Amino acid sequence: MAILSRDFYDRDTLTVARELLGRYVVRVLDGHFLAGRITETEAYIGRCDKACHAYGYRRTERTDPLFMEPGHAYIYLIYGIHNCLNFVTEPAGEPAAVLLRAVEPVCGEDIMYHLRYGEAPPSQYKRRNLTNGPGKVCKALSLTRAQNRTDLTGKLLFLCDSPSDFGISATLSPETEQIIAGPRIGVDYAEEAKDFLWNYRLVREV
DNA sequence: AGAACGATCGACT
DNA sequence: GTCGATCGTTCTA
Repeated sequence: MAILSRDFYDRDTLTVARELLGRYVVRVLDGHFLAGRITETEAYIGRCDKACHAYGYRRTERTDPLFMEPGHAYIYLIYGIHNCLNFVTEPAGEPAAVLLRAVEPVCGEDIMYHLRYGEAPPSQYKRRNLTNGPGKVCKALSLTRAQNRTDLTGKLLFLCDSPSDFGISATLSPETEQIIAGPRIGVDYAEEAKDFLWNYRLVREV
């Protein structure tokens, strides 16, 4: 298993956020592999970023996971309803993380579908709506604050380079894609930090 | 003890 | 495009 090691996360957060694009997030649930190809991320850096929960090294019960060793999960509840998954980056004591905003389902899509919609699925299923938002990703991967502080170098929740690392043998056709940097979503309150181009998307070239 | 607010989503016009 | 849901976290007093 080529699970990404702690060294991968122990770097500049913007670099990690970009390099996560095209890699895979894997959640092991009841022995099943749920996996998605990462297509959108955002960086948050407490040292200098008013949009970060730990701006100015603010350390509370909620933000404490951001101060852990790199390579842990930070999961918090937003708007009283949705969970958001982050990957802690940079050396311990530097509160920073990458928010996972979107993936493309590649393994266990039927289970993700059930986790997302339960007994009331939409009348017409649009695959692209399954995991194209941070709250949706957590719902589809069955992640809540119960998984907060999870070690990403373990076997329950991790990131990896290749689909073969979680049992997908089909070779994906090479795709021409580029990274688009833009402003982050939903941080208009964050003064100068709202204009930081720390949102990264993987976009097919036309 | 109480108030304000949010790294979103889905329903609706 | 707008808008309400919903509740934990944080800050103030």
